[in-house]
Amino acid sequence: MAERKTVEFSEDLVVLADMAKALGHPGRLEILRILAGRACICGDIVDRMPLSQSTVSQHLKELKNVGLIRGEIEGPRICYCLDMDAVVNAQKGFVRLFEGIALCNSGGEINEKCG
Amino acid sequence: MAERKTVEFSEDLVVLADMAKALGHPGRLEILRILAGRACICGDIVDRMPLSQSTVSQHLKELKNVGLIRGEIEGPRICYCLDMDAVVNAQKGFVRLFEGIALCNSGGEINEKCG
DNA sequence: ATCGTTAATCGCAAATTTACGATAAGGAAT
DNA sequence: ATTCCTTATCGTAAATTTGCGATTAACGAT
Repeated sequence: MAERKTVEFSEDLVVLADMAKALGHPGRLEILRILAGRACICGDIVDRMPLSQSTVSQHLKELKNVGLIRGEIEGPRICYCLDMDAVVNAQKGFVRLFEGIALCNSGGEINEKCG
Repeated sequence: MAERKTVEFSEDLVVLADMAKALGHPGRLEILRILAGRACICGDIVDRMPLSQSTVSQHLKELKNVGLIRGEIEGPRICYCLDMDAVVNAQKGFVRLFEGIALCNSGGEINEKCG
C-alpha cells in the first residue's frame, strides 16, 4: 500500500498535483526565488541555503524533474536557471484551478449552506 | 534527521509551501473540485472518490488543517464546504509567487545566460 | 599525470505520507 | 435501550521524503 493512486485521477489533476508537490517545500520555493533574481551557479545556491550541498542537489533535481528549472554545464560547474515556459505553464495551471473554484462559487450558494 | 528545516526559511515561504503541499495530491485537488461545485456531505465525497472512506477522511483533514475547507455538523453527518476566504488567500499567495518570478525575469537576462 | 574544485550520486537514518480495514464515537430512529 | 448510519480515529504496512556525510565523476589548472 501507500502507493499513490494517481491512475485513478485525471491526467490534469495528476500533473497539477505534481507541480504543487514540487512547490511544497520552502527550500524549493527559496531556490526558485533565488533563480528569479538571476541564473546561478549551483554553488552559489548552496551558499545561500541553510541546507547541505547534497540536500540542495536533491531539491534541484526535483525542480528539474517537473521542468521548472534547467541546468547547463559551464566548465566544471553547472549554471541553473528557470525555464520560463514551464513557469508560465505552471502559473496557468494554478490560475485555472483557482478560477474554476471561484467560478462555481460565484452564486454564493455555498455560504448559505455551510458558512 | 529528515525533520523539515522550516525554521530556517521565511514565514511566507513556509506558509506558501504548506499550502502547495496540501494541493500536492490529485485526490485533494479532486475534493476541492467537487466542493467547488457545491457543499457536500462527506459520504457523497467518498462515493465520488476512488479511495476508501478512511483515506478520504484523512485528505479532508489535511485540507481542513490548511484552512481551505470547513466541516459543519449536520445531524449525524458532516457538510463540507470551501472556505472561500482561505481559497482567495491561497490564490493570492500563488499569484504573488509567480508574479515575483515573472517580474525579475522581464529583462530576458536569464535566457541570455542559460537558455 | 596529478591536484583541486564542483556537483551528482550513494548509503543510510528518521520522519512523513499514503492507504486500508477495523474500531470507536456520535446522533437519529425505532 | 437498541439499532443503524455516518464519519473520525486507531493500528498497521509500505512507500516516499528529507537530510546528511562520504564518495564519485568530470572538468580545469598546474
